[in-house]
Amino acid sequence: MSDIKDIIKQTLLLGRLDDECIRVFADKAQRIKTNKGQVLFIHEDEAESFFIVVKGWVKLFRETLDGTQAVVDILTTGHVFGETSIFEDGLYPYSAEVAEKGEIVSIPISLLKSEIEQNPKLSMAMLTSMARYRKQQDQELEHRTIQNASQRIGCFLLRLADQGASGPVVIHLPYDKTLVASRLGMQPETFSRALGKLKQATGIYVKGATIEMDSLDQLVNYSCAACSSEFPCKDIAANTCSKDSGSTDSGTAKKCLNA
Amino acid sequence: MSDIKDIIKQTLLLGRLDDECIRVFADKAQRIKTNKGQVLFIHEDEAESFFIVVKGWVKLFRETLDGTQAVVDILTTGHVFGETSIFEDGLYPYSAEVAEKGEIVSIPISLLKSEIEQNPKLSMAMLTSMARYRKQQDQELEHRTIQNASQRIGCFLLRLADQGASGPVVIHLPYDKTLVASRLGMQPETFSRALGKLKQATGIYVKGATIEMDSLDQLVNYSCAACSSEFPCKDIAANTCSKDSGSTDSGTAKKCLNA
DNA sequence: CGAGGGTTTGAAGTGCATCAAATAGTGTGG
DNA sequence: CCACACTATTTGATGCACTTCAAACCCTCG
Repeated sequence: MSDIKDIIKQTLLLGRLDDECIRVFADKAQRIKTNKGQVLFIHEDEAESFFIVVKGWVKLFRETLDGTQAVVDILTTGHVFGETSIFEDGLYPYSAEVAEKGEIVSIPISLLKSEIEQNPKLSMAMLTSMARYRKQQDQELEHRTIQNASQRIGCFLLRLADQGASGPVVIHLPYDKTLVASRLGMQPETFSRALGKLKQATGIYVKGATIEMDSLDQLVNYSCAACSSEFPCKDIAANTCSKDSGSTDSGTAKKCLNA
Repeated sequence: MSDIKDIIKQTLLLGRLDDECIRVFADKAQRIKTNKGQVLFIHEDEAESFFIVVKGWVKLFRETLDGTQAVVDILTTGHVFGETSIFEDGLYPYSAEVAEKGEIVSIPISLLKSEIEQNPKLSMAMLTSMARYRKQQDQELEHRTIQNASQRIGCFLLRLADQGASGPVVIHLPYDKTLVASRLGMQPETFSRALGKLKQATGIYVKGATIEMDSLDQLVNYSCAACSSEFPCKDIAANTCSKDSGSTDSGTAKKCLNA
């Protein structure tokens, strides 16, 4: 069982703080086992905590009165959520539900709020993490506008893949096709059919949640034509703390002790 | 002719800084007249400046190689753009073009970058402004997922209106219908037809760019049903510095000297 | 083995896009 | 002040993409 501190160090938001500061968060943190379907909080609830995913998947979404829902994001290990409530009058800007059982860490939002006002390093980290999120959302919006269902699937697959690879590639869908569909803003049926079309158009091989292909080229041709970014678009694994993190090369917050 | 300092004070990003700090920005700022169609910068250009709209309208967008474009946002007086390039490896994350002639102020991005690392008040302001933008984008994505064309138009109108009004209301479209259409992610033809449908469904009266109705109720009924937010959703006039600004009630950055 | 959820397939409908053309509106020069 | 040129907007006709509803299939797990 990894230490809470190690978990915190995996996040983009808190990972680069000094050990001392991390301990402050770790001390108030709480580990929670999660089960599929469990609702963690509801859109516009008063926010008491923010969370880190340790294991499993968490779905963020909003829904209308009649139950129609729009998936905001689907997160896993190292991702942080609920933290932006401090800029939303203390209310959660979406609902959160466990999509696949696992574990999360909960930390009082009040702590984040007070720390962020005192610790410039933290507010810079929050900026970096919001900037990354923003970039991701901008791209998502663009894709919804410009790409059709099959292209969005192709793009999604490319973002799962190692974009450096030049030979054959195997990709595993990280969660239910139904969930992928909602993540991409389409119906499960549409997903199924669109994947079929993608298969035909690019010659990828699909077996359950596993997808194989001779190279990424076909996919790139098919999907990236309808995108404003050039191919190796190495998608920002939103919110986790990885080697290159697109921070302001300020030198301010550079040490990241991650796995 | 208003002073550059006054213009800066209208922005959410820089409006709350102390006079001294504002002067630092004002000193390096440059006023530029803009004409319709003028391209201010291109997606992924090296960012040298960020901008404030003084007058007129500026369209932010991205486009694919074949010219298909996705409008990111359309900005006017007091709005800031290009500033997030500091978190994007120094590249602009979208293209910017003048949609209606006016004036902008340009400020070296390097100045923002250095100031933001030194001035916690500024980094908090940047956080606030990014949070607000994020909220807006989240909502946009939700609307694209859940609302149909007519509902999106209705919602757009509601956000233009004084949501407190209880009696008759008159709304003016701020720019071309074609531009509104693109802002809402639809074709001009679709916009025209969808507006017709909206007219029928809600009894609003449309004459050119002017829209009148007995009360907002009809519109609220029609559009807000397909939205996760409750009605008086007083949309954050993104990026401008208004009375209530959804900042962390930190007390840190509270004085706003706006018009 | 059977239940239940995930996934696929079929058939039909809806909404938006597209192409083409008419109409309204705006600004210009005569 | 009018006619022309040009642009914005509307309207019509048609097609495609995605959704919806219904049912079958498949797979996993108790």
